[in-house]
Order: sequence, then structure tokens, then C-alpha cells
Amino acid sequence: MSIKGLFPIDKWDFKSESIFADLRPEDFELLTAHKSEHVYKKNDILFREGTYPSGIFFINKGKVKKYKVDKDGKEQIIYLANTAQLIGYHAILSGDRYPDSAAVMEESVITFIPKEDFLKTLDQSPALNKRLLKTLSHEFAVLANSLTMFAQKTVRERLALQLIVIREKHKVDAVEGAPVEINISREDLASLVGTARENVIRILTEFKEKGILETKGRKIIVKDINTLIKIANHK
Amino acid sequence: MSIKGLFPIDKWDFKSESIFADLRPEDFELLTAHKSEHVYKKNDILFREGTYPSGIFFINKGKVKKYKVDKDGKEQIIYLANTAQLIGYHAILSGDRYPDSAAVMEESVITFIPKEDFLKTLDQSPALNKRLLKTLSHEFAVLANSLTMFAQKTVRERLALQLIVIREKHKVDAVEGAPVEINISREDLASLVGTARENVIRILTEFKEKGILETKGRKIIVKDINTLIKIANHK
DNA sequence: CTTGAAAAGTGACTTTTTTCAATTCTAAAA
DNA sequence: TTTTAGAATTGAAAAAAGTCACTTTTCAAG
Repeated sequence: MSIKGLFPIDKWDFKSESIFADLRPEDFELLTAHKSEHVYKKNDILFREGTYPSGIFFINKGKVKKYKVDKDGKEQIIYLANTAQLIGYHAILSGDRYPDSAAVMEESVITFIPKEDFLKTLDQSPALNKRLLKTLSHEFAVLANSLTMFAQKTVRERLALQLIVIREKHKVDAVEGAPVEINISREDLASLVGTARENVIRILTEFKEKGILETKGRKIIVKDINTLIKIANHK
Repeated sequence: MSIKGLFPIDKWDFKSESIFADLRPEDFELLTAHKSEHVYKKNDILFREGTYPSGIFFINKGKVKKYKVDKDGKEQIIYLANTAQLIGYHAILSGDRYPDSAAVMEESVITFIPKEDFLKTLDQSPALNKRLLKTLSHEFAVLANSLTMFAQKTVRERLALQLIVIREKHKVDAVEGAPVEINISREDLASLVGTARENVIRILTEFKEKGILETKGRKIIVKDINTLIKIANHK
């Protein structure tokens, strides 16, 4: 997935290839033996930083934020996970506690798979091992990229970049052809970009005045993605 | 490794448990069948971002920086690797190109293991698979932590934190009992902290005036680690 | 259709960080 | 020991980002 060749999205977001794509039927059987499905409401919490993991979560449909909270309660969003993505496996693999929290951003349908089944499947499936190694090292590269972005880009550039990335993500669940409406609170946007809410609002206003985007209630509609790309790449 | 219980270093740095610790002898044999050892000089480059990986590098003794360079040539250090650490495996696992570059920071002895041997060993060793999954997910957590730090802490706080982390790393190769001399250019320090060199220098001067550290030529000696910890944690 | 609480937006001001243009220092090589 | 290039340092000014106090808008429950 790329925008005019300029913007390889998988440099900025995790590949969406399914982690379970090449499992043998018997492995898939074992993995999903005790799965359960739930509908979560907005703001429901899937897991909390510092607790021990009980299983993994597959997002059938919806949006989930992974975030960390610092001493002052300030939230930092690490990643926005979408429909068809799996979360919560890092802690199980590392044998440690969850390094971050996860909360549902809009009503979502999510499948839970107990830790034991995941680990058992991992023991008997070389394909799953290989796939997870690939996924994790790719995720690492994406995160390293984010780090560089935080260290070197201005808030304005980071916001432009995130708007592009979020818009791409929204496409997954969007109606074909219709303009993509980005539905995210200014607070979450600020937390994703790593700045204050007021700052985000000011820059959004500037973008609106320049015709780069429009708002419809609280939703954001990108009108001029090329300028947004230019801004994100500037420096 | 922790400092007064306050500061779990493995939250800020990768575990130094050897990745090869629990390999069977025959797997270790296969892995090291075609290894080669070289002495690298300061500023030698091990690999460059965007190139295809040819193997993995084990640091027998020395210091290596992993970094990314942006369009303007500005360098961002992602990680400082030390004696007994392994680098360059992410790209091989992801099946992609190197996401960052690696350069030697001081004369270093480094063992090279060809990609083919690494992959073959990976195919026949469940222990290596397990260990790598554990390592990668831990590394991911550390990087997520760094990201949060970049997004939420001031330059002053980040510099304090990095000084603590670097000092811990220097201990590995330091003479027992002697004061730890941090040997890093202001430029590299700035690149690690994600700011301008001048900014680093000003804050170092401030720390010096407050008796938190001393300099000996270009080397930095931490005198009051507790204050440094307080500064790093403030917010 | 109202309405109240949460979210969004504004303005003024402060602090932090960057930038640029010097000058001084350090360490390695001659 | 001297030389000298690269590294470190300093000062001043501009720009970016953060903070605080407040007003307006939105949206969903009643």
C-alpha cells in the first residue's frame, strides 16, 4: 500500500498480513479451540500496562489504541490497531507483563484466545514461529521509524504524517468511493502526535484555512493529501 | 540490573542475556561454522540502512551505534550496542533491508556470521526461535518506552536519562571500582537525545555547575547519580 | 426538541528549543 | 613540542511548543 510511490505506508504502519495466514489446519484448530468473541463498547479496556497477560486479542472489526500513561496521567498512544489486527502477544512472548495498555476506541468485535492455546500452538508450529519473528522485526523497524520522527520532526510535520496514516487505516472499514472521514478526538490525536491538544487544534485550523482539510462536526476529511505529504516530508 | 530500585535499567535498555545461551552444541556448531572475526576502527560502518543484510554481527568487545539518517543528513541514534551484544538480525528475520545503519564508535572486535548459517540454525533450533521471539518482544517494549520518553520528556530530562543509561553500559567494560568515564561525543549525545549539540552542551554545563557531573577532557564523569535520576523522573 | 456535560476552540503569555555566527579548546599527527 | 583540524563552547535572537484561563460547540440522553 503506497500513496503515489512517495509514501510507503508499511514504513509507518505494521503490515496487515495475517499472522495466522500459513498455519496448518491442525494448528489453527488448536489455536482457536477455546476462543471467545465479545462486543466491546467505546473506552472499554482490553488490558492494562503492568498486568500479566491472559491471552491475545484479534480485532474482527473495530479500532483499538495501545498506549502508555506516565506519572502525571498523560497518555501516549503507541499504536492504533484496526480491523484484522492482532494485539497483546508481545507480553506473552517476552514472558513479562504488558508494556502498555489497550482500549477500544469505538464499538468493536474482538476475539480472545487464551495464552495457553497460543503458547501450545507456538510450540508445535514452525510456521507460526517464523511468521511472528517476521512480524516482530518489522514492527521494530516501524517503531524505530516513529522514534526518529519524534526526535526530528516538528509537531506540524508529525501531525500531517499521522493524518495520512490514520486516513489509510480508516480506508479499511470505509465505504468504497466515499470520502474518508477520520473520526478521532483531538485529545487522542494530540496523544498520538505527542503534543498538547491546543497545539493540534491550532495546526488543524491552519490546515483548514489552507484548504488541506475540512471538518464535519468532529470528523476530519482530508481534501489535499499531496500538500499533506509535502508538509510531512519537509525538513 | 537496577539503580536503588528506582530505575529498572531493562526498561530502558535491552536485556543482555545471550541470544545463543540455550543452543544445543550441534546448533551452535552449525551457527558458527563460517564465522569470521575482525577488528574494526572507530567510524567503520558495519552496514547501511536500505541495503540487504548479509549476516549478523556479534560484538566481542567494543561499542556500536545503530542510527538512521534523514533527508538533511541529520543522524538519529536508535540504540547503542555494547560488548556481548548481537546486531543486524532484524533485517534478516523481517526478510527486508536494514532499517538502520550501524557504525563502530571505538576500536571493536566483532564476529560476523553469514546469513545462511543463521537461517539454517533458526530452522533446526526451536530454542533459538523461542529466544529470538523473547528478545524481539522485549526490544519492542524498550523502544516503545523510548518513544514515550521522546514524546513526553523535555530535552533536559532525556539527557539525564541517557547519561544514566550510557553510564550503566560503560560499566560493562570499565575497570572495577574506578569512576566510570563516559566517552561519547557531544554530537552523538545530541543525536541520541534528539536535540541540537548546543543544547546538550548547555545542559551539561548546567549539570556541571550543580556538581552533578565533572568533565575530564571530553569525558564525562557522573558525580551525583541520584540527582540525575530525580531530573530524569521529574514531570 | 431541549439541555447539560464533555469536547473543541481561542487568546495571551511563558518557557523551551532551535538557529546562526562567532570563538575557544582538545587531541592526534607531524 | 608544535600544529591544526575537528570538536566543543558561548551568546544573542528567533521560532516552536507549552500553559492557563476562558468561551463556544457538539452530541447524546432525557
